[in-house]
Amino acid sequence: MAKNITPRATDYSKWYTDVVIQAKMADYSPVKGSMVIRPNGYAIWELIQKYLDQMFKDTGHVNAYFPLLIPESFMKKEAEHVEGFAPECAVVTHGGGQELEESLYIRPTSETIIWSMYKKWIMSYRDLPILINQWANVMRWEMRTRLFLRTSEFLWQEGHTAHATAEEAEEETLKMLNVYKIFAEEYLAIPVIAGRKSESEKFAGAVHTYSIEAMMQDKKALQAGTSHNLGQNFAKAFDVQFQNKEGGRQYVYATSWGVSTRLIGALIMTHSDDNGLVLPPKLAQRPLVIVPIYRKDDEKTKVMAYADALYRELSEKHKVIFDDREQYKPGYKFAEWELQGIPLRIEIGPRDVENNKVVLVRRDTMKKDFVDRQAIAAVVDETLPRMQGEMLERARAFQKANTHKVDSFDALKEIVSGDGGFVNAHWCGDAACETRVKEATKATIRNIPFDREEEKGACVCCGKPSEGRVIFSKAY
RNA sequence: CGGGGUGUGGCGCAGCCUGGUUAGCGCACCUGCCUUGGGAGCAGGGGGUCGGAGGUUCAAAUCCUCUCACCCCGACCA
Repeated sequence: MAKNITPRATDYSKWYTDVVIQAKMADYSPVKGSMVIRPNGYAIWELIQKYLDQMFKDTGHVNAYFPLLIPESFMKKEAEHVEGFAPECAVVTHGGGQELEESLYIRPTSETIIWSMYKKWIMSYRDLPILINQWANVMRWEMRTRLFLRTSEFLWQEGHTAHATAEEAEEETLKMLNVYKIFAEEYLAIPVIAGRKSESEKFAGAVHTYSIEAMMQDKKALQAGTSHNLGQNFAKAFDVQFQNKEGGRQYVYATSWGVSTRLIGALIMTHSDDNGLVLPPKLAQRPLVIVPIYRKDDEKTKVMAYADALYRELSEKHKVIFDDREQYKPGYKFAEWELQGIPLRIEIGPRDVENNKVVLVRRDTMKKDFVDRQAIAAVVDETLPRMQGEMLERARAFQKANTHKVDSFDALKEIVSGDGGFVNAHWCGDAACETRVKEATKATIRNIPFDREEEKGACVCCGKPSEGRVIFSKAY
């Protein structure tokens, strides 16, 4: 039905790109690997920012801004960090026509520059905690990029906190992961599994990394957010110490956490269909469109008056699109707004005026309902939140249906290389087993879920004792 | 870095092998008419020197040499 969009069943990856481009969310830029976020895409990012920013502030955080450029020497202070990030950094070597004394890295993440500043700001336990977030762009020189999911430059927020004790840092790390989980589920309508990353998958420089993992419609996993307990690694690298109540000196404990424009990719791949984007109502800046339908002039007069009155009424509470363009026929408009994911469409034609009704169409189910004119405002107010909830439940059911308990290596391999999905399997904790699975199946351990059952078992790979199941899956 | 491929109006392509009128088609765009309950139709119109450089030739989008860019697969990353 939709022109120009490859069906999911034909080529999922192509479908994704088609939706992004056709719905005018993003476009390729002249620079390889970087994209332009167009108004339709940026509107989603603005809402993500709005909601998350409030959630950060409600949990005691404040915003600040640190510079884009980081001295090379800073990047090299934390051993694991430099090893993890140096290969994928862009580096500025010239400025003002001169070669620089010291090269400047375009931030791939801001731990180093921020901790160089925290050193100046933290003297005493009275200066702690520091709970700072920043909204920024970062750059990672990825070899293979995809719109929203992995671009060289991307937008994100990064929280960087400093604490007096290890316990407090761990508490903060988990608290923010939970904020992400709530945000993903209640706003993006994306069910996620929160858990701890294995050693090999954790952030370069972290003690523990936690993540939320979502399942896309092709049953692959997408890491949707991470929260890191950095321990004293960065405090030691940048020599950030404070004096405690007892007068002793000790290193500060750190956390960092972030989500990025990748969430827009997650949103698309979780809910959208072969007709284009499907947005959960909370992520739609404009949740409603009104399409008038008429043939003759006298019909037009009546329909437009009727539609305009409704437009005014609904506009009191919602941002409504009134599509009164003359050059397009209704069918074209339907297709266009479906492509762009507008949650609710109201069609008004002569018959509706006659019967004192309107036609209401939900984007997620495509179901059409005839609604009494008097009731429409109330029905809209009731439908939007219901749609939000049903989208989450539908995604949750899909995730559940494609998650499999497995107790042998062969069974794991069969699922991963066959139908796909999440595999719940025992793992002994040994990185060697993790690597073996990855090499045999391309699946990695997504995380060790917090809410996993207490269950003794045998590692699916080596047979040694395991404390519980972890999630294996192919991932983006 | 290895393998494969592509560069021709905004987008998608044909033409190239076998050089030869004014470089063609679909979509999009503009104007008018006509239409409007699932992406209408007709007529008219604007827009490209064929990625770049050099060469062969009376003549090059087409043949030759060099060069640049991008895409796909792999490796890498997630």
